[in-house]
Amino acid sequence: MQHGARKKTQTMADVAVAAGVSKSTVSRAFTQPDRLGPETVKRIKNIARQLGYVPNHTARALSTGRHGNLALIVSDVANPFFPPLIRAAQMEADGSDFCVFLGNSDEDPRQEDRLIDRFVSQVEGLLLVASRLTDEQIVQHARRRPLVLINRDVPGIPRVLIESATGVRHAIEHLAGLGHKHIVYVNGPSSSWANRQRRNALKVAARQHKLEVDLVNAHVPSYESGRAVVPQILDSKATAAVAFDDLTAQGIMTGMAERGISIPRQFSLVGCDDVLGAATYPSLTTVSNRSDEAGRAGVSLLLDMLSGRMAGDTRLVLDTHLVVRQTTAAPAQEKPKGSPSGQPERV
Amino acid sequence: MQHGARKKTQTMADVAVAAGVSKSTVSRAFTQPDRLGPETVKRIKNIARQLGYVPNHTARALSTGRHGNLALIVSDVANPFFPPLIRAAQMEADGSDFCVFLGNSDEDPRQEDRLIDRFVSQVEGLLLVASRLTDEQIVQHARRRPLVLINRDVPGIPRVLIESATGVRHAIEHLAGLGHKHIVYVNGPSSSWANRQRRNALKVAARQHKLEVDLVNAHVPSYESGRAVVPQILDSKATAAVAFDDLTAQGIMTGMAERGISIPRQFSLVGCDDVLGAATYPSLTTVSNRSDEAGRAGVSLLLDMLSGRMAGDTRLVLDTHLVVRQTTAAPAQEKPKGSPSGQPERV
DNA sequence: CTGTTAGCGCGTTCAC
DNA sequence: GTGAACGCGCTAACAG
Repeated sequence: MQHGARKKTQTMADVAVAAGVSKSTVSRAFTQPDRLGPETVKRIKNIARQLGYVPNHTARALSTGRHGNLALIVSDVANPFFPPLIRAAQMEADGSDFCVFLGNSDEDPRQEDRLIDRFVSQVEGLLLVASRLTDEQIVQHARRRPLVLINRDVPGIPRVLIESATGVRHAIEHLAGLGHKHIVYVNGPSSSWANRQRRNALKVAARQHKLEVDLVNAHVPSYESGRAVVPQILDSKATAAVAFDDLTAQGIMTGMAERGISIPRQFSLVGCDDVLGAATYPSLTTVSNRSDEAGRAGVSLLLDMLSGRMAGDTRLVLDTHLVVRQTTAAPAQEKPKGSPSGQPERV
Repeated sequence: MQHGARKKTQTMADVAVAAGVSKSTVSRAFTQPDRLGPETVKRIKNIARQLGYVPNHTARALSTGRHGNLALIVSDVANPFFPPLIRAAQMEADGSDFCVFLGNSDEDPRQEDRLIDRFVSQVEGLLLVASRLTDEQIVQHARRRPLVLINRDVPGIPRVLIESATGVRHAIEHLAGLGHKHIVYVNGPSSSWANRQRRNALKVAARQHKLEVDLVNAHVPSYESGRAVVPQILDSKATAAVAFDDLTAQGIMTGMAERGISIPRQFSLVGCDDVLGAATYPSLTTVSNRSDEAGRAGVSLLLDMLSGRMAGDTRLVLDTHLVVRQTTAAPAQEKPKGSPSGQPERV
């Protein structure tokens, strides 16, 4: 047989004639088998399989309004924070026979909006992770389709929040306990709920422990941003830094190493999200993350909404803790900057 | 306003009456603006936007047979090999206004098959990455829909292959050049095309360089598998190992460290796929990977097929190279096991 | 240039 | 229990 020869798609009508019944009967055989002769159902299903008939998802959706699809939109698929979340969401949806569209907003609100428009007419619900849209935009979209947020806190919209505040607080206590007096927080994206949350928690905790706090902006959470921001960190008198996420922290480690500054001997560093495991050297002290649970819970919430089992203002909070590894220590006696001491420092 | 009050979805008909034209005209305003009065188009589009009208993707698909969707199925979303590929594929599709379904087969052929059945009636094309299906199954699916393979070589099916063989060959030369005589290859999944390719390339190159090769099986490419397989590696007399992928290699590094074996002083290690960057310590020597390019190319190929611009037996090969970092060195003089020798060797 | 008509494949009233 | 007719929202022939 010639390649490229595509098999004609079988329809309900084909099955109907082959079985000597009407289309309605075939339809019922698949959707309401109990309202049909058990013998008929078996016969029809058999013939259908023989013919290689697969129900047309699209036609069914048009007719019923149920697509059995949902959309998952994240800001950056390649950011290691997301894959576990995506995976969990995907598999949770799968368990209920839902298909999931994946969208990558690339940190751009307009792109995110475009994607939603493209998806909205073929999904039953939307799952937005770390959305960069405004509250108003989100509310608008939520009026069109059931909508669940992950790591974004908009009153009235069902949401799953990873409470990194807890972990950040512990990080501050940890640093204060080691003797640090002055730290810097490296901001992530300004429109990020997670970033605001972390920064605020950090400020509050720092005040309690009488730590001085400087702020520095990385904007985009990435290795490169972290590396680029090192000079600003060093300009402050801080002896430790908490970074928006692990990627940024990893970049900072590299930047520090390039300047011959040893972590944690001369400078302490804490990341966030625990996406790197113990892969860095020294292994990174960081705040735990439960993104897979968040993904699973988000989808579960959405499915509940779709089946009407849900109402009101759900707000699911997953808390976190500090994972102490090897990038934090007591501050050096000397200033971190100009110390060309003769000790062999690892890069 | 009560929450949960969903806004009624606007249809073409609504726009039509509001604009005082027929549905067809509205339709054309969106699909063939040039066949309409430029004034009319503008007016209609305005009204549409005002009403919050969004074309119904599903209805359009049913009518035209064009869904504007494609399915991307991978074996494990959370494996760091895939996210860049997924991201690139997603954005490439996005550029042509295609939506992409993401499927996670979880390394299970039956699950992969189920996913395809679920997707097939609502996509125009399928993109299978590292498929675990049999050749026959793949050919069957390809008869129903345009289908592109990534890292799977089935004659007659368009495919994009990351030729890690090149890089593996260089790895062997590199190890041989350092003086290694006996190495082990740590297998990945047995149904993986990439694994067979790497193992074969390794064997051939090893023979040329007169290296002895032992095989060890990790089956699942993961950190844990790598760690678990360390005892077997040490049972051989090998002085170096090439692992199926970086994850496995990272696990091996941990396992070695736990046994007090220093890499690369007492044992050399090469990974594959370069997904960890320089994040490990010591930073991992590995074979480069171009998964993002593969993703982009795969989608591009698929889109070409859909627009009829393509025929025949496309086979796109992306080659790779060795990235030498710090986990390879000359073999120790003594046996790798019990040697507290004092030599400070850095690469 | 624009309106009319007829489906796309399926679920769902209604009758029988 | 089962069949016939209508409509989901849109595009693709045809007119005009």
